[in-house]
Amino acid sequence: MVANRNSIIRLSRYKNALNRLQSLGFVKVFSDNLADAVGCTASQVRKDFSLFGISGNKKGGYQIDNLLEKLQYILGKDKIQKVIIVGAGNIASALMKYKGFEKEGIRLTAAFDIDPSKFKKNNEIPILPLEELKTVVKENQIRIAIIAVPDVAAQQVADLLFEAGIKGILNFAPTRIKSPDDCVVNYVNLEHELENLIYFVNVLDKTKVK
Amino acid sequence: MVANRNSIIRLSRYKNALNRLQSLGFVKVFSDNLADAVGCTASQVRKDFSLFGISGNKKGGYQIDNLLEKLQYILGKDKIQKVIIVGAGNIASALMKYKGFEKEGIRLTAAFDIDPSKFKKNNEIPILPLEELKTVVKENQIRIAIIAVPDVAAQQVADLLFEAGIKGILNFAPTRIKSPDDCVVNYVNLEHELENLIYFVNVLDKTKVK
DNA sequence: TAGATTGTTAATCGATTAACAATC
DNA sequence: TAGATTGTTAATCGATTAACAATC
Repeated sequence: MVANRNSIIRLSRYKNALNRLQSLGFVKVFSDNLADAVGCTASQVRKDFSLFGISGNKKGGYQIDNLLEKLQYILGKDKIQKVIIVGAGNIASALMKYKGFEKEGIRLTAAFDIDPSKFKKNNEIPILPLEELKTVVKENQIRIAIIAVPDVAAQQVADLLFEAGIKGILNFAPTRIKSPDDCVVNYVNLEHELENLIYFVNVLDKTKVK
Repeated sequence: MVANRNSIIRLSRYKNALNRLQSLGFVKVFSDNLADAVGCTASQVRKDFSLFGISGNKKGGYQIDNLLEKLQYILGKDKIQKVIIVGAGNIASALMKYKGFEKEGIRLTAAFDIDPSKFKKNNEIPILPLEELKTVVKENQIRIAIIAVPDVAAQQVADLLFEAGIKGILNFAPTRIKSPDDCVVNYVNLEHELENLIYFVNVLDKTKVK
């Protein structure tokens, strides 16, 4: 087996849980505790760790500080990760106001738009014309971007991003994006998440009478 | 096999693709076209449909209007789905401004907060005191809620929601929520999505030299 | 009819879980 | 030592894909 989306998402969850445990003063942790914390099995936890060559003590579990360090390294916390946003709408504005990214080493560097009325060159996170995207990406060697533009513009924006050297995209637009082989696209579709919820709530509702 | 998260998410994607095709004037579609549109195999498409008893014509593919109707019904589009938000912060404000939900039959009915300075009883989507949550949920028979409160408050809010009769939660807080058996919780964690992207971009980067 | 597409079954693939030897 | 926990292998489970008979 090789690392896949789910296993990496679990690593992020372990990391979060470990941060919490650490701030509560805990020093070591067992696979069982972590499983509880993130909602999987202890087997899963040990399997995930073994996949990344992370080992604990046969009886003493895992040292939290040591484990955290390794997870953080795997997840790229050894350096500041710069990210740009394309589309300065509602989502972008929520993301830019959110204070939590910075303490996880994720820095929103700039946002871009085509609408001049949105430009704010002097903001802490500046909102710049789309024309400047390529320069900013290259100068800062940015590899990650968030697409938060309307549906119809998404592919076009993505192509621009790939051309500028972006390798990973988090796409909020409800459009599948065609991407080069050496690039990754992850999707966030809140409408689909809600539809999913609606479906399962309906099903559970009907199952009730059994 | 029985419907699982992935198959339902795919139904949402088929629906989106069909809407697009319909607005372009297409009348029928083959499993192959849909597979292309959403990025899966034609087998997958036919399998998904057969799971829900949706059938096409042995040679003529699927009638778009007919197919859309069935998918929409499965996804709860036969009635307006009312949703509330708890926590009137950045995410809530982005969601409330977003115009796309309404045309998919998803109505954000109200938001709730504990901070009186946030209350806006006369907004189109009112922001109300948390104390009123239970009443609003019961009066409107709302079953779906979005949690957009800080980490530490999430479980507490969730318990309140379950007590009020909420059956499905979309949770933006980075906390696993303990829920009754007859309730569903879906998670959106943008930080984890970005960490995921960072990991795979790094891996692809290292693989390049092969 | 010939060709193309569905619907479904069987095969494959991959991820999760169980089990247990190693060992602290 | 005895008991508990890891690390890993094998078994299971479930989802995806391939294949193909049915048929329009």
